[in-house]
Amino acid sequence: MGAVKTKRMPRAVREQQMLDAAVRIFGQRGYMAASMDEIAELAGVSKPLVYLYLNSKEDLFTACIRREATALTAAVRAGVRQGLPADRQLWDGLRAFFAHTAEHPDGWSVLHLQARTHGEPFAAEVAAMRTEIVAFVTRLVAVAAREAHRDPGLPEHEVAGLAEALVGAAESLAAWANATPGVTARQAAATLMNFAWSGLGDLMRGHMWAPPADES
Amino acid sequence: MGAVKTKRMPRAVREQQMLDAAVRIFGQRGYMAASMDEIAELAGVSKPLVYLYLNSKEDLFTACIRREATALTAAVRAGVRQGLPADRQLWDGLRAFFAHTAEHPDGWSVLHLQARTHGEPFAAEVAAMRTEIVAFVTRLVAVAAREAHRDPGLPEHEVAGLAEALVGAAESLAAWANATPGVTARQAAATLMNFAWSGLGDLMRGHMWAPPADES
Amino acid sequence: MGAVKTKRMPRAVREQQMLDAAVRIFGQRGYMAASMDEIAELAGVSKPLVYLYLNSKEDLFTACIRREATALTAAVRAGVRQGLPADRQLWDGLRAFFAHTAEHPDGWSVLHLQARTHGEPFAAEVAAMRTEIVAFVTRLVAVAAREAHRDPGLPEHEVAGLAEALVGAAESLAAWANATPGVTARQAAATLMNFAWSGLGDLMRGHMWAPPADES
Amino acid sequence: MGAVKTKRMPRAVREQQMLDAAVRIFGQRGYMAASMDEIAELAGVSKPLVYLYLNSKEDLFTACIRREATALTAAVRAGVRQGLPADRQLWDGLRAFFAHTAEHPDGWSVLHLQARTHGEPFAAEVAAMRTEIVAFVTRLVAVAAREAHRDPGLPEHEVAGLAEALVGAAESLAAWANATPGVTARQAAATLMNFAWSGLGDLMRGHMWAPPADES
DNA sequence: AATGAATGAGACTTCATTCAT
DNA sequence: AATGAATGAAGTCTCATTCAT
Repeated sequence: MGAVKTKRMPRAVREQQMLDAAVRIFGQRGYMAASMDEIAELAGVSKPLVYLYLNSKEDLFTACIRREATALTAAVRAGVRQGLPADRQLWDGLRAFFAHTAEHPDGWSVLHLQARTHGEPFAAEVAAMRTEIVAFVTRLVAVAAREAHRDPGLPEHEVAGLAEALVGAAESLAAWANATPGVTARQAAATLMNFAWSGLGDLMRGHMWAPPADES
Repeated sequence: MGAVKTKRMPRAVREQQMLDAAVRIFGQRGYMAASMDEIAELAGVSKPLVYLYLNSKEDLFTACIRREATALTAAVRAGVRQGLPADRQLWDGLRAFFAHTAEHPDGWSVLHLQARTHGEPFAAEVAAMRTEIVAFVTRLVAVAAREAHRDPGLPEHEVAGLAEALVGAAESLAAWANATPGVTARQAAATLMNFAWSGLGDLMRGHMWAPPADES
Repeated sequence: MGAVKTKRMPRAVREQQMLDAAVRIFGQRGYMAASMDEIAELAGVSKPLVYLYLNSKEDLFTACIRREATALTAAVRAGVRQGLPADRQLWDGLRAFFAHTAEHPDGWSVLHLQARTHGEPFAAEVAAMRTEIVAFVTRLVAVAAREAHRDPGLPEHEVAGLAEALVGAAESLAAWANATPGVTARQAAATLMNFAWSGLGDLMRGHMWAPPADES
Repeated sequence: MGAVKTKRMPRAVREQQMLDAAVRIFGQRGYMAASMDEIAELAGVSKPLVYLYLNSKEDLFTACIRREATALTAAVRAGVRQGLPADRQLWDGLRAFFAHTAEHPDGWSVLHLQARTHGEPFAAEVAAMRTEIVAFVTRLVAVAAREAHRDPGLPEHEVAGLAEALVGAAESLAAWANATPGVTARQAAATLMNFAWSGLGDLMRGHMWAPPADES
């Protein structure tokens, strides 16, 4: 079963097949446990061809990260339409995010788990994607604050912190939804939206929770 | 020269030294990249002794997970006093959680990253700990609901998702606080508490955010 | 961009380009370390073409040896004019030899180092050249002997040994002159000539150095 | 045939067995063509043990060079007694040199051919040995000049050049003697001694050969 | 005349694990 | 209680070589 062993394909096509296989293996086994043998076999080619096209295990992994990161940010961007109210934009973005991670669980595993588990060549690659998504959320939170006519209700770094928290929560939830049978991506998105939007709304209305004074 | 070679220690002590070393190496390198050689050297013993006491790499890793999970749940339990108001209990629990993980980063890495990145023998081990923490949060939510004279009304898996989101948000915030000058870890924790508590409170008061009706 | 890709050249020309590239790579990297990939790239052609024209790595190396050996003996022959006194012929021959090897260091490396370092297919190829050079020196010695009105009296293998010693001495001197400021290559050649000619002359006049009698 | 598979030997012994095998394989096949598999098999151990003790192919090769170089210089030093006339010292040194290289042809191949054929980590290792031998010969030539009461007959750099030439000649002759059946080490030594001593004697008596004036 | 696509075989190296003391 | 000596298995990567156009 699997890929029919079609021969003599143009390079670009073969490269994509290899990346498909690599994402799957890396996502399931992890970077170290993945073997180039297995990847090559799943791609339906011989190992030397993988090396010819993608240089090394490290480069192959980097290429996977880059491709998956690009695809994910593109999916989120495509899911959102500017001009709509902030909560609607957030909801659309979250849905796109969770839908994409649910459809590409191995890709998300590569980005969220595997790339972070290993050293510097890879972490930086993911950081770029994350920065972009955080910036998107930050903008949304700011818009929401403006819509609530509460400038300058939230100091700038508070907004940034909330965006970070939101993205982190989404990332974790996506992995959890993928790993937990019976939880659909949409449910996870709704839970988060609910949670986040209520919290944000409260904050913007000035209902801050104050830490107790008596601490060691 | 180098580590003083204290010999003939009782077995229990030696085992702890080995686990210390193993947690450190596993936490930093990951399960696959960690080598028994390095662990034995860091523990100051020969490799056969590690095998004599801990059987295999897999068993050693399992022992690490178990020890670190126990330590973490104990720390959280110790940080919370029952009888206080729910928000205070949550705040105390969060503080204990983050204090412990900050003090034992390798242990936390083992639990949160490494154990999840690899197959079934290990994931089950972490599940136990996760269950306990979720139970703690669930209880808090129940307490809060009682305080608000309301039926908690949150299904079990919703609570699990919230716990997951909370941890993800916290990790994100911790990393962000670490990388952003002018933001202390405690401020970040307060932001998180704020965010979470408001959201939870709203949810329990029945203020649910409603997804828009027009969807594909 | 890069090397101009002149296509459709007549076979003879292409072959020379390939041999040029091969001699350079073989001379610098050695037979085993040289890769057909690198040779093809330096020659500006694709690998299959190299195989089409030169069959195999072994055949390619043999062709290199043959070409370089022929060139070297031709250069020496061209540098010497018969009829001149023997010492003048030797001096001219040495100069031609060193001029050629200095101008074609990779070729000389192929002949002198690489070909000897590997087994039988190649050593035989060099032997032919060596035979010719030894014959040249032998003839010179004979001429010198005639000039001195003496029977040369040097057995064949003695001459071969002297030739070997001469080449070794010359190589050593060349490297030394190269590394020592204030010593030109020509001075080194003169020193060698001096050394060699005196020794040869003495030998032919029958002034043999006698090993001491008391030996174990 | 060969090494009986004796097990559990002390490390120092095993290391020597490995070096023995490595020198033989490296000397016969060359650095690149030698395979660690073959070396391990000839040494009668498994490959991992070779790596455990000697780290890498490169380190193993370096260790070979170092051991053989030390052995060779020691043999030459042991063959010479100071206080004897210079020609006697030279003769003894040459005999020791040729005897050693004849008894250890693979070692000599490693030093003379293989180490020079490959890049910088190794060439430096041989250079040290060579420097020591050249210094020894330089001293001898100077002593000979003094004995001939011809100070300052030979300028300093001329002495150095002659020593270089002598050593180079000896090196080449040794390899040639090893590779040529029917030529004993002692014959080679005598030929070189004859050649060199006569030349040196002539030079020191002022009989210099003058290059012809008419050159391009 | 020339090449892009592809691979079988084998190299170096590392690792978890055991044996004998 | 503890270790020096040793290895089978597997991993990444390279290379000479061929096929189909």
